[in-house]
Amino acid sequence: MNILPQAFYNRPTLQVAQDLLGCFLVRKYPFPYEGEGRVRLEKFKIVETEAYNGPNDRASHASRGRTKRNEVMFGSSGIIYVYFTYGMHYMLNIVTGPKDFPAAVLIRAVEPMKSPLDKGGLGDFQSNGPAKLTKALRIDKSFNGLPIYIKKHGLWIEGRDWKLPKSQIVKAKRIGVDYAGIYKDKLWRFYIKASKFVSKKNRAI
DNA sequence: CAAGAGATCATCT
DNA sequence: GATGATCTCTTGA
Repeated sequence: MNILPQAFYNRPTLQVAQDLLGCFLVRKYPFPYEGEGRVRLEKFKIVETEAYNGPNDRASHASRGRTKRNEVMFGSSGIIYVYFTYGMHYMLNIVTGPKDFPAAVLIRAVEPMKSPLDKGGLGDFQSNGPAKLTKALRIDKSFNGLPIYIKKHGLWIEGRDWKLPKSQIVKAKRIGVDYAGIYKDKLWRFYIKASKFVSKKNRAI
């Protein structure tokens, strides 16, 4: 298991967002239904990401300065940023770049590695959208501020040992950021061309 | 298929 | 007091 180290995230956001495609988001959590003390280990391939890149990016929470909500974006890289929105949804981000440069990668869609036939597993849930995947993986605000580069908190990312050809990476406009001026047209959303698990609004380029 | 509305509330102004 | 890094359902062409 090659867990991605903190240094992986301490690079330009646009680079990290693309390099995360094809890597594996892993979730480990107690699953008492299988017996006392049992845990489940679920693995998902990351197939879609978005970059939120610095203080000038008007689509980013960080564009209006530091607040209580977005302060982890200003911290060191490899830290989980989870926020709550639309009164019901959690969004999973990983902070990137150096300290005091507010940037993060939003994980928008993952592909379950588990058999859909495995009833009771996370594979039974839809994970092709940023809110759907946090629901499927049981990720909420309690993860906000925790490091993703250690296994301790039951959520980490493992690298891939194969190369993802550049031709397989699609660059597209980010979703739901029409208010962001010229930044709404930045091609800062990335997804794996061949994946059937990309979020639904994947066609706009 | 596309467009619009409703859900629902923490966070920000 | 307004809004949103979303999703699902309904309506209508």
